[in-house]
Amino acid sequence: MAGRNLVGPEADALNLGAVFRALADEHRRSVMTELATDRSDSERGCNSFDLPISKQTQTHHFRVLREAGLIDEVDYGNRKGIRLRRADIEKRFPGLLTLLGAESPGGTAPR
Amino acid sequence: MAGRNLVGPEADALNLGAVFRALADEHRRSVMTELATDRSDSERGCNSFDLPISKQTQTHHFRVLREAGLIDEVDYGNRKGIRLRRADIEKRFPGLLTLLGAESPGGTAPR
DNA sequence: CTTCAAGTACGACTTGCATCGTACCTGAAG
DNA sequence: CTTCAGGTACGATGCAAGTCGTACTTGAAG
Repeated sequence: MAGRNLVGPEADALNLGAVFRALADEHRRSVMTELATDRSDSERGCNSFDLPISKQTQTHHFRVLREAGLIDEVDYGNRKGIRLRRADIEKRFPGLLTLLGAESPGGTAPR
Repeated sequence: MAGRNLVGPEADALNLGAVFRALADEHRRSVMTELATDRSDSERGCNSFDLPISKQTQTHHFRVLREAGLIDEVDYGNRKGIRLRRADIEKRFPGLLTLLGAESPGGTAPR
């Protein structure tokens, strides 16, 4: 399982309640919307999301997203990588990422 | 607008954040799952869901679902009807009800 | 009318959660 | 080594939300 440094639940163990609770927060949903609309699914830095909250709170939010099984976090010690678990989410909850992408400012269209 | 006694938001005004917040609660999600899997979309009574909570709390939960735009509540004075807003939800968030239905004990298959 | 069940309104309580302050850890650059 | 920025751990705080108790309203049945 390469690239799964900090682990979340397996694909089959994804829980809809935890997913909805994770997506209920505006900041976490904005992160997920951004990830969902980026088709490249490249690893991103934590501070590439421009969240208007302290870094401790950001750590908290990314942890919630990871524990819900929505993202992977790769720990580099003094830097962290974020990657969307697109395949697992699509497999377990098909259409969910489309719903999130439709809420982006640009709409459903890929940029 | 027949059958919309207690009003919620219009179809176009449905908010994904409010919907996720509504579905984050176990009891509300169980109600929505039950409604999503019932293809007849008939009006149901409030106490037909067997929720293990007091009636005051049930009133609260149904209000949250209505204000999120997920159900209609019809007030008969000493009785209340619940109806899923399937068309509006499908129009605004296509696939959401399928996700909920897939979480039911019976799976995706229509009974 | 009275009685009764269903539902609501209001308030209180309690839990959960988002937020941040302080302190500490990590790796890179000097 | 020291310095510094990114990130985490722990605790405290404040607010939102789930829950229920009491009292009230509604409509039907007697």
